[in-house]
Amino acid sequence: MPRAQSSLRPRPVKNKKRPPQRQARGLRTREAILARAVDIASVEGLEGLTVGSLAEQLGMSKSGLFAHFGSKEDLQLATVEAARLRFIDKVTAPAICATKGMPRLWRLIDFWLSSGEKSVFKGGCFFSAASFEFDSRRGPVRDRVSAIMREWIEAIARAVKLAQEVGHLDPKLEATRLAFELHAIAMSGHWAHQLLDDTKAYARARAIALDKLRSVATAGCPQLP
Amino acid sequence: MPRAQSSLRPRPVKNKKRPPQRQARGLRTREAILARAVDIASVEGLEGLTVGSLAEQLGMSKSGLFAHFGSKEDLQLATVEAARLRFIDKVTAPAICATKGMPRLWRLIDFWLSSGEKSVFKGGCFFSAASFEFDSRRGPVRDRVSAIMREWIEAIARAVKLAQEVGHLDPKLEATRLAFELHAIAMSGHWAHQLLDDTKAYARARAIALDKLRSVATAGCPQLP
DNA sequence: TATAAATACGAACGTTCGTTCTATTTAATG
DNA sequence: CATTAAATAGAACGAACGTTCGTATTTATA
Repeated sequence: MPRAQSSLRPRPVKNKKRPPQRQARGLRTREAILARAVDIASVEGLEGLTVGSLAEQLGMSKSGLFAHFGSKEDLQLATVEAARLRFIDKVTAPAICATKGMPRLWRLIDFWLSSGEKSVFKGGCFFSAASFEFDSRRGPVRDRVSAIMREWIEAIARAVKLAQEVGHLDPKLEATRLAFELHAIAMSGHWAHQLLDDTKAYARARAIALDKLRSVATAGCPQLP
Repeated sequence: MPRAQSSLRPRPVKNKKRPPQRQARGLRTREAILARAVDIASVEGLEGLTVGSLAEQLGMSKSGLFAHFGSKEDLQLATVEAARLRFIDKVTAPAICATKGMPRLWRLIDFWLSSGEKSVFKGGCFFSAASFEFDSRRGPVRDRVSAIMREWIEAIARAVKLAQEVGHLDPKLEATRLAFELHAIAMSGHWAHQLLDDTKAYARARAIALDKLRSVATAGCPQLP
């Protein structure tokens, strides 16, 4: 017998547990929590991130911490957002400051690699790890990670197109393809550095990316490093 | 006070729990377990792989399954070995059958990409996932994954060198660098296919790898696809 | 200073984790 | 067929998991 769907209850909205409106103090705590969560997740993965160990490292109670999020999945989503902001702050935004064209394009790659050298994330590039952790799962976390990575590679592609428009790059190039190549080389730089302990990984990735860019640069392109 | 190390006990070897010498039946079960374990781990990760769900999927008891391995870490290590054998069986070995030089080199990359298309691992390339899951951890599992990935990229580099020796490739090339590039492009192919659901990911990776190879091929190189 | 809301805590929930026993079933060997 | 060892099952362990609840503490506002 089909269970009758109760229909007259006024807006039984889907939220399991809605945290209260946060004020200044609550937001500060939340930020501190997420800063830790990003670093833990970059090492242990977003699934390896646990409420207990996170609370312990911050010297607060599990329940006190948990009150900031309605569920573990919410914590994961918030952690992904915090990681995204850190990435923008340390990579994307500084690169956008560079002049349009080849300088900006190069800096996107260069600063991404630098973020690995400077340990912007404790356990290596957060999003490379999250990419492969969630690439064969389902649900909102995977969807968000996927969307952010699309956003990232499209940012590179946009920089390529701009470099074409200002005459630094061969206009006949397929922008998304060059973006793919640059992305691949940089991600593999992270991979070789982090997994293989290859001390020359970043230098090699830079050299390859620079060679690639030089090979498609026009005569009017400003000098690369 | 330093704890006296008991010294007269005959070989108190380090094993926590040594499984008995396995016979035919036991080995068959073990293989079945590991085949499942590889697929689960390729989706959920090696840490997400749990004894309980693995036993359930195989219709056997946790304890019966666990008796085949001394610990979860042993299970993870055995799973990594099983994945390595599957990778060799489906990628490396078939590629080695090709004639020395450019054909073999190309097939290493081509078959690696094919393994993604054919879902050799249920959740996308096992080792790309394991790489980023363990790249900032410590312990035997990370060491093994790292060693296998070194082995893999060195196999590509060896194919490059051989292609140089037989005159298919410019002998002035730095072999490890070209290997790094090819590896990067292919791994990113897996990434774009699996995370971004980019249906053209493998085609693009192949096109880029082929262009790269053509650009460094000699006149005497046999025709590429 | 009283009041209400936001924030944090402590204790406990049921579940699942890896792991360890002991007992039973299965297969090989004499 | 009896014996023995290998193979699996069953029950249980303490620890940690995500989560809930009632209560205390803090902070802002009246």
